Amino acid sequence: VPTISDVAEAAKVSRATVSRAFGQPHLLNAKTVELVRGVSERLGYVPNHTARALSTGRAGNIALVVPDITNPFFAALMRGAQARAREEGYATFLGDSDETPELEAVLLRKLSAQVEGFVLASSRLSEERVLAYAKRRPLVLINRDVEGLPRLLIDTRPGFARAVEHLASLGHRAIAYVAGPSISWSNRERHGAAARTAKRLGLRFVRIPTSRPSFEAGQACTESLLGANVTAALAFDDVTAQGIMAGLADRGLTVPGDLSLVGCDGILAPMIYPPLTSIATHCGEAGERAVALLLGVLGGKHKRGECVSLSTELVIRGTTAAPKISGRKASPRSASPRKTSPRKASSCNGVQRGGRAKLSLEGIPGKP
Amino acid sequence: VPTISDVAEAAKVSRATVSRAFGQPHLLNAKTVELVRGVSERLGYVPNHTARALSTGRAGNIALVVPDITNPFFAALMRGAQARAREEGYATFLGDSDETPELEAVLLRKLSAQVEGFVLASSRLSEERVLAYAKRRPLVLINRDVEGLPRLLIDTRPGFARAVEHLASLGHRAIAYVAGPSISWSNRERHGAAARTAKRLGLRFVRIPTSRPSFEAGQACTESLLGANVTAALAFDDVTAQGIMAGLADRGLTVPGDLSLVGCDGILAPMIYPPLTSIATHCGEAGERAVALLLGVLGGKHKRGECVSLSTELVIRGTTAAPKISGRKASPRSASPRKTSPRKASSCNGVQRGGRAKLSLEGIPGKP
DNA sequence: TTGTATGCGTTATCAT
DNA sequence: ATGATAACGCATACAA
Repeated sequence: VPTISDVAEAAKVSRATVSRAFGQPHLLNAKTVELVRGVSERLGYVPNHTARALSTGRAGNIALVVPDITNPFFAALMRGAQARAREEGYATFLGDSDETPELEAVLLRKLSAQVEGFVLASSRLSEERVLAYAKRRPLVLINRDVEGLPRLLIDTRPGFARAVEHLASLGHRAIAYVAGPSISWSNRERHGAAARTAKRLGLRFVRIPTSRPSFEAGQACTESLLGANVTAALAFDDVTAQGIMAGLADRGLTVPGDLSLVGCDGILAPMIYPPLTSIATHCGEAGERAVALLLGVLGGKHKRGECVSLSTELVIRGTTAAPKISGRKASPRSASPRKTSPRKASSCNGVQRGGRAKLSLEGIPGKP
Repeated sequence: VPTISDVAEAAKVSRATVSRAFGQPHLLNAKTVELVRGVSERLGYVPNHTARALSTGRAGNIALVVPDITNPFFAALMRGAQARAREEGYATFLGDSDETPELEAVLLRKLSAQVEGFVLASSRLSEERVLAYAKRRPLVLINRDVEGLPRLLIDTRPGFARAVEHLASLGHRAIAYVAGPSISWSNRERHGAAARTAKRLGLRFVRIPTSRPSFEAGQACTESLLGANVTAALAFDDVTAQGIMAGLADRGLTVPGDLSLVGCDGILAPMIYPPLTSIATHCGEAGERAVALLLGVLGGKHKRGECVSLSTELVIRGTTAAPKISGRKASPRSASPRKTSPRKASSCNGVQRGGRAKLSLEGIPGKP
């Protein structure tokens, strides 16, 4: 592996010149820069990140910690974050806390030595621990609202409010909220918005707990959901909603025939069947902007407790309809989503209509 | 931030002693270790990871590079890999190459200085470039067969062979393979196995190209797939298959009524509707074992070109049935998957039957 | 068992 | 515009 000295020798310049050719080219003669770059290319020289970090005190690394890599929401978020970090010349450590605060703390400690800052997505840590770690390294939170810390919040409250209104307008009188982790800020926000809107509209409101936001947990909670005697449910996220759909299918039940369902995230929603009515969250952008925020505080450009908020919209697809038994007061359009064009969505007042709601179903085994 | 020198001075020992108190305590007097540890604790000293890495050449880091973070296959793989690395005391860099060789090369170069080794999942690099990078740092390949390099291969050939046989036994006479990236080793394997088996069984065989393994690409290729005049298709992976299902749905077509469909990966398959007949790949285990392999070569325990192979099984779910028009020669069981228990699967000859194939469908909008 | 001296690959501070 | 040289914080061969 060639070092700066190898390049210096081959180019017949000093190591300082080589260093400057990469770090401060403007301080050098253009021809010299070109020469050094050429020799470096030929030798396959790449500045040693570790040595630079030791010398400058800046590691050039950030860490991204998420509760569950396999959740499509976090996957999309990671994609945006990693891409943005790379563009800015930073490398990204990945940490999967598996929804446990202890593991999250371990990752924070182990990584803090070689990282300039953290992006904590949906941290499961207590507020005091978050604050403690924030003292040691700059730290940006996603979907966690701690006063005084830089944070990026995806405001799902209007989305959930629109969703409850949507269900009410379809004629539903009793709805359930299938909850996420009780420690989760997002969960509190969504729960609160749904409960308040339901109360305002005079709907009966039930909360169904789950072990964690996952397909399996969603599937497992189907029993208690069915026992709640509701005609519609809002799930904490798309993955949970997908699990619920599977749980209903296992029992020969139908969506939205036997139960209307709304998810949250919007990444999974248009891909599954029936296409899931969901709250779209711009998760990729969230990852990007969180990293931008972190690099901002590292560069001293941002003030201490900056807070960025991202909006959400309800996207109506194929899993919400009028309840089975009660009188239908639904608007005609909700009875024939097949007429919407497949890949487009028209926006209006934070509500969109999504496509892909008309998969024909004859010939599926198990179906007469 | 206290350094090793501060501790040495405060404890009235040499810096080497402080260093050994943390690195090789067994070389020191027990009382000395205790003294140094105590002083370090009091001063809040923590060994500097960066400096140690520069001095020893061992960073305690590995890098994981994948073509697409948002693909559930890679997400599951990353989860296993990251978890295993953490257990062994290694931190994990994440790199998303976005399916492009250039970006992959950039990541390899930038990371090589602060990483002890790489795990390259489904590398899109040319063989010569892979070999070039392997000279600089230890490197383990996943689903890429380069002689002489340690690699973990998921052997999907038997799975695809069983899948073609399964389709043939249902009465299909013409099948398509919806391809992945032509650079992909997995794609060549799957294409080859499917083509050979089809030829052996006297089936007409068509290859449908796609831009990349994604939902959108699968959806986009539906037109050409329908033009191929086949009754069944095998997709490169589950994500592509899911896209095809959406593309068919957009045109009012049915799975498996109008087209039987088989995916590959098995992670998405049981979650979607209809449950996808797919080839199960143990992707989490693949990530774990690839990291284990890498740490093995780092520790000098493994020989140079070790090759681990993971087997696959066909899991029959709800997207394969007898073709619409041609005579049904299907075995009775394939007509009634509803009788299988939801979450279990019985294995036999590399073929399993998966559950969740009986979602009732009345009441879905767009369906009479 | 402990101390001394040197090197790891860069960047930064002086010089020139 | 470029070069010489001293840190950066630690590990280790060698000496004691």
